[in-house]
Order: sequence, then structure tokens, then C-alpha cells
Amino acid sequence: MLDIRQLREIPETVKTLLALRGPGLDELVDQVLAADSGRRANETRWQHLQAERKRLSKEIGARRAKKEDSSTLEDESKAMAVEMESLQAASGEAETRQRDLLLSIPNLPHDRIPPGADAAANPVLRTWGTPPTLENPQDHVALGTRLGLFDPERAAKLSGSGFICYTGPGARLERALLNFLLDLHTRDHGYTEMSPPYLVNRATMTGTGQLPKFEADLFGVSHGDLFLIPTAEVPVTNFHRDEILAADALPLRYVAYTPCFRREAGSTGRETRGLIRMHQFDKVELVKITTPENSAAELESLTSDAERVLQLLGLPYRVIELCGGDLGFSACRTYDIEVWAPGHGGWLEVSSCSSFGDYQARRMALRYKGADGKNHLCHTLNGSGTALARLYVALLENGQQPDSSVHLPEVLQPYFGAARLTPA
RNA sequence: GGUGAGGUGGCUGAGUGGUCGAAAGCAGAGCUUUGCUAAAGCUCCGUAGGCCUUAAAACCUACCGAGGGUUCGAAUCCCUCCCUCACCGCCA
Repeated sequence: MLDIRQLREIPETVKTLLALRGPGLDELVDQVLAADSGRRANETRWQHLQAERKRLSKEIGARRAKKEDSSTLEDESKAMAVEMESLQAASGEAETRQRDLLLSIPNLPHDRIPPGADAAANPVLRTWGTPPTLENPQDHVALGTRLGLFDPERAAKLSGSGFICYTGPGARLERALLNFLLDLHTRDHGYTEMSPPYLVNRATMTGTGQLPKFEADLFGVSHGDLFLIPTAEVPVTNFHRDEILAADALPLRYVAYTPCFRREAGSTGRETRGLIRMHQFDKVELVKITTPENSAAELESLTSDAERVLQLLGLPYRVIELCGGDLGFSACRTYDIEVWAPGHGGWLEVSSCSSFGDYQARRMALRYKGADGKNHLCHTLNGSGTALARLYVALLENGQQPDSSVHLPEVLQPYFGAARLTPA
């Protein structure tokens, strides 16, 4: 959520920055400002009336104590209540409207965001590793089927399309990856491990920005007003919602494994083949809560923590920065890490590392007490560290041998218990 | 799911209709006393919004789990819901 004061004071600057995301957002700004000024006028009037009423009530109490007549004052007070009620109704309506509008305005991009309308304009910042030379690379579906790692048909029987069931060594490889990632980030990178709920309420989903705008992307459950998390970012960032943290406790660095649940309505085809885009997938997520001064540096280190995963696994990757038109709703700056997938014949996004500035913190009233003794909004960041399914795809496709077996990176071997996957 | 007891400021804990945003204690900040330490004394110490404004203070309003209701007036009375604790039931 943006700061309403910022909108009041520098509306043109806000509109200019929002225009970097695309057209049409300046109307929302004007609507918020209209609701805001109407609300404030009503509230001011109401507060004056309320102050007068409180004065009257005290006077009534004093007169009654002295057994004097107070009926005139009581009538006066009752009469005021009529106007106050309509004022309150109007300002309540304006406040709801203002908040709804404000919640539907995306974050301001940071000041040096690359220009561009879509992913084609995202600049590549750096590339690491060398793609393997392969004669006729197979894709992960062919490899996985041959190796008996997963079973899409039976998974569809259980749950429908867009679900996978890992089997035997495939399930073991998933678990090996997950343990490797959690150990790396906790032991080497200093993150605190969390294991949060997978079902969260509406307030939590609103805190990180999924609601109210993106309810259609989420799975809900039929009992209670709960949603399946689309990423561990949601429960972990909201862990400190409505709190005032001590400055010396920052930065907080959390890592969490959770499954992620997404509707992904309407997406099918080459870009979603096999494990690439599913309704349920596993992910290890990194979350940071920091001060505004440190958030830029924390984004760089967060990204490098995620890159380290690919370096240790020996997987070629590149890092791109998202341009204004491709930036996610709540983010002000994002680096995507894309791994090379030779069977797929392209780059796959395995991590998205974002800074949210104070946008999420304002939504969830997440603050810290500064050296000045005052409360300030924190900055929040998160990034995948990394998505498991696409990492899995990259491991199979980059590690494949001419005989269809797959060589596993050395760091993974202790976790998996073998150096290669071979056909049964 | 059932029954019972509770939810008050960072913490403990008073407060059953009127000057209560809330006693007291603890923790925290500042000052004084003190050879040092320890201790004592004094002062300050919730959040959000509005108004005004360069900014702050002052001032006004709201907030005693949440939302409604009664009343001139609600932390206090009534209703609904949520949460915590205990026991029972159920269960990994």
C-alpha cells in the first residue's frame, strides 16, 4: 500500500512513477485523493461535534450530581447525534472506498527501473556457467518417465491436470534437493528456518498483497475463510504483522520450505509442459525484514544467496532485472534468476528476488523502533531459494548422459545417496 | 464439538455507568544524589488519525480481543463472533 500522504503531497511524481508500469493507474490516484478529501472533511466536522457532546455529557453528569435539571442539555446532545450519524456513515463509506482503492494500486517502481512494457525488455545483468554440449538433448518429461521419477497420468487421476506425483528415486531426489537447500541457507547463509502454516486467512493474504486484487489466482478452502498459500512469502512475511520490532533485531532473515498452490488459470502449452508450471509445487523461500537504509544491500545479498544454489549445483544461469512493465504488483525492484534447460531449449525462472520497500510493511503495520525513539516502517524482501520443480528440470536436462542416465552434482550426492540416476 | 474460566498499555495488574487513555508495580529514557559499585529521589515513557504547519508542541478524535446494541454518557450493561486456558469428547 502506498502512503496516502505521498499521494496528497506529490501526486504528479506518484503518477509518473506508476506510468512506468503501464497506462491507466493515474485515474486510481485521483479517485483515492477524492475519497480522502471527502473523508477528512467529514471526520473533522464529526470530531468537533463529538468534542461538544463530550463536554455536554460531563455537564449533565455534574448537574445530576447536584440534583439539577439536565433535560435541555440531553435534548441538545440527542439532536447532535442525528447529524453525527450521517457524517459517520459518509466518512465510513469514503474510508472503505479509499482503502480499497489504495490496496489496488501497485507499488512504485524504484527510481532507476529499466524502461519497457514486457519481459522482452528485461536487461540481462550477468550470466554464469557454460551450457553442456549435447547431441540430442531430451526434455525432462522424457528423462523422468524413462527413469521412473514421476507419474503425471496417475497424478491427473488423483487431482487433475497440473499436478505431479514423484515416485521412488524421484521422490527421494525431491527430498534431497529440499534438504540441501535448507542446509545451505541455514548453515552457510545465516537464515533462520521456519515451517509455517499452508493455510492462511484473509488478513495475511492482504498483508503481502495477494488480496484483495488477486483472489482468482488463489485456491480457497470450503471450510472457513482460508486460502492455500501461493508462496511461503505470505505466512513468513506476515509472521511479524502488526508488530514493532527492536532496531537491533534487524535484519531478520528467514528461510522456509513449503508447497505452493496456484490456480494458474488458462495456462497450457510448451511453457507449462511437465513440471514447469503446476498447481502445486515445492519451494524454499528466503524472506528478509530490514531497515530502509539496508534494504538495497540486502536485496543484492539475497540474490547472491540464491545464485549460490545454482553455482553449487553447477547449473548455468543468468540474472535479469525486471523492467517497469514486467514488475510484480507489490515489488519496487526485482531480479529474476533463470536456469538453462537444454531439453526445454530455453531459460527457466527458478528465483525471483524482490524488494518491496515499505509497501508490504504499510499494509501489515510492520514497524521498528528507530534510534530516534520513533516507529518507522520496515522494508521487506524475498526471493526463491529456489523453486524445486524447475531446479529438478534443470538437473535432469543438464545432467543427462547419452544413455539416458543422469549424473548428479557432487553436493547433492550425500543427500541422495548415489551419484547418478539410472533407468530401472 | 461440549462445559467452565478468562482476554485492560512492552510486561504484571486495579478498575461494574460519568473529568478513565485508564491506578499501582516492573521494564525503559533523562536528571539529581554518590569516591566506585549498589541504592534512593524526581521527571518522562502506548498507538493511530485530524487540525495547524517549514517542523514540532499544544489542541481535538478514536482505540481496554473484534463487531453491533442500550444510554445524554460504556473498559464497565446486553448480543454475536474470535482467541487463550482447564476439563470432557475426538484424533496424528
